[in-house]
Amino acid sequence: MNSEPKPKGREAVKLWRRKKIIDATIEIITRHGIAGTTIARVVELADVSMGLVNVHFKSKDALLTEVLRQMADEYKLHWRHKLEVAALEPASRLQALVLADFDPEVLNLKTLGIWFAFRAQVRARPGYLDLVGTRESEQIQTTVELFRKLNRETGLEHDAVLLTRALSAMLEGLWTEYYLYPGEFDRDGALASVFLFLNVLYPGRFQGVGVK
Amino acid sequence: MNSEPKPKGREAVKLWRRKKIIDATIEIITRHGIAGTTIARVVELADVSMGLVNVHFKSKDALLTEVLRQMADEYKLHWRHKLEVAALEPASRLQALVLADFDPEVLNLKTLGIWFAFRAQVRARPGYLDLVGTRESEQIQTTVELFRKLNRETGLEHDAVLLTRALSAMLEGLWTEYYLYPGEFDRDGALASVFLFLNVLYPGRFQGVGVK
Amino acid sequence: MNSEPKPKGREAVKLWRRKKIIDATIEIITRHGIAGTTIARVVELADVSMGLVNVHFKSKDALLTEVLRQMADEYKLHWRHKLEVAALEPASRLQALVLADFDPEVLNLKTLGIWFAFRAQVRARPGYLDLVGTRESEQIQTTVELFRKLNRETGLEHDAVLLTRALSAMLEGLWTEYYLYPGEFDRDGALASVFLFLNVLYPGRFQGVGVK
Amino acid sequence: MNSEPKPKGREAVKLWRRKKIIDATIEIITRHGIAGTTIARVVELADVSMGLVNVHFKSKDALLTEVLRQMADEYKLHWRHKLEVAALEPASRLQALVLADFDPEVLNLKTLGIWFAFRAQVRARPGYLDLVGTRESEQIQTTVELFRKLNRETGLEHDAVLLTRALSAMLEGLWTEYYLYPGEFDRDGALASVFLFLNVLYPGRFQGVGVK
DNA sequence: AATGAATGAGCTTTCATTCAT
DNA sequence: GATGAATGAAAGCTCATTCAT
Repeated sequence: MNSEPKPKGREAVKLWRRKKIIDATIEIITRHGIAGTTIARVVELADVSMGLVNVHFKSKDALLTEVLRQMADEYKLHWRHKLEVAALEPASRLQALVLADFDPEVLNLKTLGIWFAFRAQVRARPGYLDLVGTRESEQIQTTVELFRKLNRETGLEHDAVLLTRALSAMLEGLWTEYYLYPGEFDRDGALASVFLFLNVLYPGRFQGVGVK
Repeated sequence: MNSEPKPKGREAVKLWRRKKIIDATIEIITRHGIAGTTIARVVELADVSMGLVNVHFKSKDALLTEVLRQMADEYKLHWRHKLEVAALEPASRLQALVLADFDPEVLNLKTLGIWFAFRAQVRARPGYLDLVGTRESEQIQTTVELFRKLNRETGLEHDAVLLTRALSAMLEGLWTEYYLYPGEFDRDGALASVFLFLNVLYPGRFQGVGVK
Repeated sequence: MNSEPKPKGREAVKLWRRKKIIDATIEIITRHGIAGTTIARVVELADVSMGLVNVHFKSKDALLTEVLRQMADEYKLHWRHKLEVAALEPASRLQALVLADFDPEVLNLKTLGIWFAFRAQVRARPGYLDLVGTRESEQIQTTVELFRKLNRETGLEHDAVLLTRALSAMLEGLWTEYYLYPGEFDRDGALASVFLFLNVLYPGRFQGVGVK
Repeated sequence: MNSEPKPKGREAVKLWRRKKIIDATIEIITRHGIAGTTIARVVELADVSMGLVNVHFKSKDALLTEVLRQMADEYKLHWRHKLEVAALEPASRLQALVLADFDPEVLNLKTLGIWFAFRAQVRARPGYLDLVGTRESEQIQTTVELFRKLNRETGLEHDAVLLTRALSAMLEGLWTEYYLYPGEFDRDGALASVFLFLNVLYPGRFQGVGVK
């Protein structure tokens, strides 16, 4: 655990400990799954006392939900940021969206471990659904718009909704591949698959990107 | 639980009860996830005694593995069968493979519930990996071959391995979509997405299939 | 398990199976202790069905008691026989009694395993006491008489009751030694210890016996 | 259960409860044997919650081993102390060793109950052997030395090793007698037996000790 | 007479949560 | 605010016993 040094000030220490608990929880879920995530393991890794979890979070459940919410927020901020700094042409923006999903900040064992762990709980706890959904609707909407713009630019008439669905599914599927076989996963090859698809759809628009 | 009537004969009753336990386990995993799957819940649903699980299966763990193995076997048999009864042209065979993954026998809440539940355990129990992998290698190999044949037939030179990866990911992603939003999932639209992709790659070869 | 061949005749087979259960029980108690003696283990070793134990013996408890009773009977018959075939002089008879306790028919892992296993249950089940006592009163009485005769013969005036107690205790203690360290136990040395004691008491009467 | 009053102070209460569990375990083993020793019985007698056993001791097994180890330690400390405060002549020291084994602190129902209970497990759990052996080697060695000194003093040439073995066995056997018949056991008579033996070996050296 | 599938009470152990310090 | 000893419900598992075959 790479923990930051203990800060000074009462409130600061409190927040610092809270963060330690959340980070430890993420690590433990990644290693042992949700079923294997016990308060005892979390507090040992976070190096805090047993009772502190129930001081900061009302219950174990609340802690888990908090962890998930944080993950979801980070993901959202991440792709939005990547979009902000991207160029204005639709192809560049779409490319940015795709690349965002393969950025190590997102595509790493911890993030995906949490993601898949909570997804497995969706049927039992429908409340999680909003947080673990396949790409939130804002992102979907953005993608549809980009395909529409691409159509307009190129004069092609692909069904933007269907394309969005296909692209989202592909990204989702490649995440799954990474989650299951993190050791063998080949990021460039995965990107090549995606851009092969986009290149065939809009010839020339994604040339040279993601080519192995 | 829609249970078959109690059969006659000692051995038959034994097998019938064994099956009741497996079916109940599947149902409980689907409803409550693996973490929420307790022997107590299983035996109540199966309407057998607590001890029977350990009579038929050595342990709870063995029961879960058995359930998963059975699921994996059924999936394999299913797509092989669909391939056997398909026509000989590569496009038809590929189409059969895709359709197989959307057949209600595979794409249903129980099957996918089990699938995703066990996947979430992969990091904690690596032994599961072989049974929950994204499409087994035999299926992958078959798909690569079909793309190669399509290339030969059409004179196109798409990278068969990349295409296979893209297709597999898309199917995987659409399963995820179904798993998360079973109520809203639109099977025809999903198929349309896939065949839009294939049609763009091999124009005319998948015409009229999966079109909404 | 060295089992005799299956005999013919309904009643004979019944008794044969009954014996197989008892022999298996002895073996299992020796190996696993009473706590580790389960019906499942017994029937597996005896190669009979689960239910048969409760057919032949009312309960597991009754089986254990039966095993112990049999052991106690065999022990009694054994020393009585050794006494019968011994010469008439008191020293020879006493010597016979001592040697009887070191005869492999008595001093072996199975017999002592059972003995000590049941003794450990005495507080919990006082009923066992009569069967596992340190040397039954008949044997004690016989020994006291022999010491008295030896006194009369030799003109010595040792307290026969105290001597009997001392001798019994020594034999008991040597059994304990054998039970705890069967591999290292040295039968001749043990006998030498006992006869050293007797020789000092009655000089010349046990000369050359048990000398290492 | 004669329990000491609840002390004050967090750590003190913790130790007090820990001790209550150990004491209760000893009592339960004495009453019901190891097979009949359940956590439920122990915690009821100790008047603590079920989970506390696994808080203080990792498992039931660890608790039992702890109890046994403690018993063994106390025994060792006891005879060493008795030897320390004894006079220097070999006869006095030997006498002290014998008397130590009949001291109520050692020769009582609880201590012997534990002793015999664990011995019955030796075949099934060889690890216990070191803790339940018949007199540890240090004690054996001490005894051999004392007999040698007695030989030197008296000019006699008894085999010191054989004598040690005989004496140890006798003490062991008398313990067995006490364990089986605690109500009828006559401590003075038992001592008289032992010293009769020693007196015959070394006339005059143990005069007047243990005489009824 | 003999079987062995099935039962269910009772076992040890785990672990989220509480609360006196 | 933070601690961690203690709780006790609930878990998986064992196994003597029953009884339809």
